[in-house]
Amino acid sequence: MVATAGKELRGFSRSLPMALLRAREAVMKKFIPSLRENDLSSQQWRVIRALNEEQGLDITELGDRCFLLMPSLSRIIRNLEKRILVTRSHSEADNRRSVISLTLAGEKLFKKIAPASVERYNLITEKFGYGKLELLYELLDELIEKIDEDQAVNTR
Amino acid sequence: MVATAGKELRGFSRSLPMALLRAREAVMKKFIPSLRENDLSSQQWRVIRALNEEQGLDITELGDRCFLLMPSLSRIIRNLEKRILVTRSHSEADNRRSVISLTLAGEKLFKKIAPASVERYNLITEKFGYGKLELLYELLDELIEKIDEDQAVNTR
DNA sequence: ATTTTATTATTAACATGTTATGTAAATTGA
DNA sequence: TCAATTTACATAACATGTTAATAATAAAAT
Repeated sequence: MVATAGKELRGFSRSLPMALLRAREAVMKKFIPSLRENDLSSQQWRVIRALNEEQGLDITELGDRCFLLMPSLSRIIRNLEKRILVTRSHSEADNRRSVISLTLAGEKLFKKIAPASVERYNLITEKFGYGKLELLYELLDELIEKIDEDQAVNTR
Repeated sequence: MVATAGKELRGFSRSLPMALLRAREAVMKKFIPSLRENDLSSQQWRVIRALNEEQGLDITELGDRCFLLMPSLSRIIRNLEKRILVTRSHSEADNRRSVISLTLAGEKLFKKIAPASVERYNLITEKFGYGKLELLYELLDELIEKIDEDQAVNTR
């Protein structure tokens, strides 16, 4: 039987936002335990990963890359700073900017956790299938693209 | 060029959890404004939708259907109760259970908001394509299924 | 019948999501 | 130059996410 597309709200536990939320939660369930063992939230881990890819990012850039809003990021960095996993310095060129970097302890923690994350990701890829996973990425990207271009039209 | 599957962590702003998060946020951006106009969070709206589909659910069942944890749900219901959008009564058969229903005001609010949600969902379906959307649902379901069956194995 | 265990729900405590507001520094424009 | 605007960041306030602890009731076990 075909879903009730275009007529009424989908049986709501199968709505698009819910389907995306469930999928995300299912995936995260695989990654979170190894983070919790190291007292990291998934958001804190995102920040550490971003800084591992490139040191010395300002908070706005970090927010873009980690998909975090600035108020959250502000608190997260304060927390990581307290635990001496990151350091904050001030931009010479622009005194508004904070520049964030991993400390040695932060880099060490990244290296400790990363292998387990890679392993779990590979396990998902294997179970689900590489081709399907790539297809899923493409569909998600296209969905975002289509919605955002629509957004642009409605925002004029 | 092919992604770095099976070697290291994906360029992390393109990781699977991030892709799912971004997609969900993109979708929600279309629905949230009409909810905010009526002072509802997306979670509160989920509860109202679930109760519109079936009245008199207990909190555990509501949590399953809305994909909310009980502590969140506890607060959400307290809030909606205060605004007289839902009512709580007690199960005769089991004194531990609260039974939640929409009030008339709650039903009225649902009827007020639902059309706009349907419209926005149809717009997304149209933009993205019905076939692709169905394919996306299937992939997400299958992803969850594969991950959860793996979870079962690891939990033994 | 009484102890034990499981279930339902709440509360506490802390991190994050989200909107609004504030502040300082940079940029733009007249 | 200097007033107006924009940008980068922080804080406030409240809702939610998440784990742990607690209380009350129900069900199971002995």
